[in-house]
Amino acid sequence: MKINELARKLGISARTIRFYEQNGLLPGVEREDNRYRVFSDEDVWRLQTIIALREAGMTVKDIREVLESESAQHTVTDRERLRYYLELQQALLAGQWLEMRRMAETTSQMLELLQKEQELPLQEFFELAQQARQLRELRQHWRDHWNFDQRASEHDQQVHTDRAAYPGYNEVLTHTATSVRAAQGERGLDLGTGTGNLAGKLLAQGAHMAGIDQSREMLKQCRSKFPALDVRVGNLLSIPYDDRSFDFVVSSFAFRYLAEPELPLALTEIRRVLKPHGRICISDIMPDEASASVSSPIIVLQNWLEQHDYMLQRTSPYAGVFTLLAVPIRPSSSR
DNA sequence: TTTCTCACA
DNA sequence: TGTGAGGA
Repeated sequence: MKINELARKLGISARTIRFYEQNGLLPGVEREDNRYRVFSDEDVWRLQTIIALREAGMTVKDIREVLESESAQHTVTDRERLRYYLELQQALLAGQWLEMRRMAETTSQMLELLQKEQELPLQEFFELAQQARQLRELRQHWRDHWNFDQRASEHDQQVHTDRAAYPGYNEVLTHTATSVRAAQGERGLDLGTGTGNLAGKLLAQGAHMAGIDQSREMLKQCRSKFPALDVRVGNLLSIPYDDRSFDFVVSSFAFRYLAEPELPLALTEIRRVLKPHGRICISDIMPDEASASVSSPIIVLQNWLEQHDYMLQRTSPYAGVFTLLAVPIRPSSSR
C-alpha cells in the first residue's frame, strides 16, 4: 500500500505519516525501486496504534518508547509497558486538567475584580498570578521525583521490621480502617496505598476501594495482592479521579512525604474528590514534642480542616502515631 | 504521485 | 507536533 492510499484510509495526511517515520515510530518501512514507500499490514497496525496513543495525548517520544521492542510477538512485558505508559499519561493528564481548571478559575476571579473595581485592578491581578504560579510550582515539583520504585520489593517486610519508620504498622492500619467506619458498598480512596495493606482491610469490610501511589512497582504488587482494588499512578497534589467520587478518603504513613506548603493543596484535592458528606481519616507519625511548633504538620492539618467545617477526632493508636478523623459538620456546598 | 529539504508556528 | 512551498 502506498502512502496516499494509507493516509486516506486512516484519515491523516501523508505528510504526517512521513513525519512519524522520520521520528522513528515506523522503522523498517519497505521502499519500491523508485523510493516510494510500501506499507505492510504490520505497518498499518502500528500506525493505528500510534494514532490511538496520540489521541490520548502521548508525545511522539513516549510513543517511540512504548513501541520500542513491541514486535510481531506481543509478549507479557509489551503489555506491561503499554499499561505503564498509559498510566503515566493518565496521571499527567490529571495534573493538566487541574491546571486548566485553575486557569479558568483565575480568569473568573479577574473578571470579578474588573467588574467591581473602579480602577484597573492590576495589583490584584498580579497577586492572583503569583498565587497561581506557586500552586503550579508545587504540583510541578512532585512530578520531578517519583522514583520510589526500588523500595517496592522490600516494602512489605520493611513495614514490619522498620519500627522507626512504621511504628505499630498493623495496629495503625487496623485502627484507621476501623475509625472511618466504612459501610457496605461505600466508595473509598486510599492515598499512598503502597502495596494496598490499608485498602485491603477496607475491602474486607465490604467497601469498594480505589488507591493511588507514586510507584508503579508498588502498584504492581498491589494488584496481584488485591485484584479488586482499583489503583492508579498519581500523587496527593493531583489525584487522578473525578470530583465527588468517594464517600471517604484514608491514608496511612503517606502524609509525611508532603512539605508543609503542600498540605493545604493536598487537602483541597481530597475535598474535591470527596462527595459532599465525605469523611477523611489520616494516620502518620506524630512529630515529637520538642519539634512540635505551630506549623507542625498535624497542626496544619487540624487548622485547615476546622476552617473548612470539619469536626475532628484525634486519636493515637500507637506511641508516636496520630490518627485524625474528619467529618464535615454540614455538607460542603462548593466543590 | 511521491520524495526531500527548508522554513515556520 | 506537525504543516506548506517548491524543486526533482
